[in-house]
Amino acid sequence: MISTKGRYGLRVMIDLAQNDNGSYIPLKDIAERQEISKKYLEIIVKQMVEGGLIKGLSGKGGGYKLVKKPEKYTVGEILTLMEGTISSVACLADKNYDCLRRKKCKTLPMWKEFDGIVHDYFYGKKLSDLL
Amino acid sequence: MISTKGRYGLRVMIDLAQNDNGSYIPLKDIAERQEISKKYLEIIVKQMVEGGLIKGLSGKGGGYKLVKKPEKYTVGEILTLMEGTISSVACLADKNYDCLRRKKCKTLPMWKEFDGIVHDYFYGKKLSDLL
DNA sequence: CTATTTCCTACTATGTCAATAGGAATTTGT
DNA sequence: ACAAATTCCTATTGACATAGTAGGAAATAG
Repeated sequence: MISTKGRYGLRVMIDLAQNDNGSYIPLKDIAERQEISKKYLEIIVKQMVEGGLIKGLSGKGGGYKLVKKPEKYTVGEILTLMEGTISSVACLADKNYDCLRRKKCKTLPMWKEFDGIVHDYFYGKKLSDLL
Repeated sequence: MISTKGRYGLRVMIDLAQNDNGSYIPLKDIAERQEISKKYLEIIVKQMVEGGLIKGLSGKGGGYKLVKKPEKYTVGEILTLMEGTISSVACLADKNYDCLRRKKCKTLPMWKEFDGIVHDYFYGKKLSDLL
């Protein structure tokens, strides 16, 4: 299940794309348009700045802006950053997860196939497709 | 993310299908084969009995068995019972969820499309496909 | 009547989610 | 230099979910 971080994060990205005028967009404006608490959004955008998805500028006239064009972002990269993983099972989410039943597991191939479908869907979808 | 309830529940179903000999299979045997705590499995199979997926019989010679043939079960119905929902976002998981931004939401169509893909995948997959 | 097995209620530790709170640091315009 | 606007940072909180464990009552077969 995609949490509010992923869902709100995506909406922030859409908002930044839609209101892009070259300068920085204050979080206050985004929060009002999106009807999401600015305080909570601070956590979300911070994570997006750290992940290199957007950049922020402090001070008057500051705010946030995209670092590349909307068609260069995939929904997959945004969700992966916000959620940590988009894998559907713990066995696949973490590469260090070593399950002793890995070889004989009857369900693993299905989870792998499903994860592939999910990955293809979200990494095939561009931010620009959502505007 | 599919929890242990969904993953273990599916493995119990597979175990029941693989070891079906017409009589009831004790949970103790399933727990040993699957290397899952019997105590924890009790919670899981109880939910499956209540959901009508399997039936249980108390007492000596008791245990659990499938109520229909493996090819008649879909992975989707098993996961939905164990997880409550297989929807990927809260907005779609609960029919009573009324989001005021529903009409103008730029992301909802994507979540709907994705949910459709997930639904089709899991409801198209049969328990017998995992044996 | 004993052994086996499900069925039932309760409890618990840990972690995640979804925020809120308060203020420090930064930057621009005057 | 100073005020206003804004990001950046740390800490805290309440509610809920996850992943179990514990102990025993009820049912059933031989």
